Amino acid sequence: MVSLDSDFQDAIDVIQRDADHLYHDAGMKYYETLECQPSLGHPGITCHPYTSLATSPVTPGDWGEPTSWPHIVPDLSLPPSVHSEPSPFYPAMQRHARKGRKKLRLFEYLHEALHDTNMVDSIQWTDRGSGTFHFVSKNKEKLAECWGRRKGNRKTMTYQKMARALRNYSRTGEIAKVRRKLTYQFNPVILQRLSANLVPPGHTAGHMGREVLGHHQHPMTAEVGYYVPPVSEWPVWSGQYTTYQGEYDLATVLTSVDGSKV
DNA sequence: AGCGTGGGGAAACTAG
DNA sequence: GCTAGTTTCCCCACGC
Repeated sequence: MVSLDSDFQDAIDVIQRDADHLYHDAGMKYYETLECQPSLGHPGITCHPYTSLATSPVTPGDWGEPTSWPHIVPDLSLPPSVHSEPSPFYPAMQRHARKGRKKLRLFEYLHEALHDTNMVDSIQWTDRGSGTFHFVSKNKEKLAECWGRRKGNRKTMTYQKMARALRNYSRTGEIAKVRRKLTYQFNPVILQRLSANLVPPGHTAGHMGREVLGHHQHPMTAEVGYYVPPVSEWPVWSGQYTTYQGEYDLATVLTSVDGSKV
């Protein structure tokens, strides 16, 4: 992350105040959902909360093959968190989860996985700044299986099924499909929210702020505490992809939010 | 043609 | 019982 500290402090204060107001009753259920069940795990599959976040921004245009991106591998200098401790990650989400939306959302899990070095062979940032990420073809099923186990699904989750769920996000605008193999993109506001909630111990939160939680409050999303703009209103995103016009299916995105064709 | 991937309809399932 | 959010199944399209 870039140095956003002072700007972010206000934002996180607002976020946390809001979260405290909405979800004052204590509970750890959400955090429990973030934990993977190692007993269920295949030996080769790890899925535990990541422990620290490296600051390795990837410049737009640095899109390479979905093979190896060592420069964006999160720092794993700290050991996995002890499960008896409250999660240092998604603190606001924990509070958020205490009331109402308790279930772990797929996009939240994906964001978490993007910061988990153990999952770097399955899912990686393509352009972290714009929230673009891709699945690694070779190991995408591993991530899907991990997701399925975390959700406690009866059957094994596959990439196909997980991708189906991701396509549903195109309708809600939370994640858009990028016209590039196995590549998707977070809605910038969702990304900000997730990033703001991913606060490593001792760090301050990111740019998510009043302008997001306050000014843009939208009736449709008021209940969840944040505003999810339609994909057509993704300013950072659209700007950063000007050099990728051939890559991105803008028409698809623009028609995905409310179902109306552009 | 085969395969991998993407897209979507529709019904089922689960938790809140 | 209702709803949101998937999950599951299925079929089809497309590009390599």
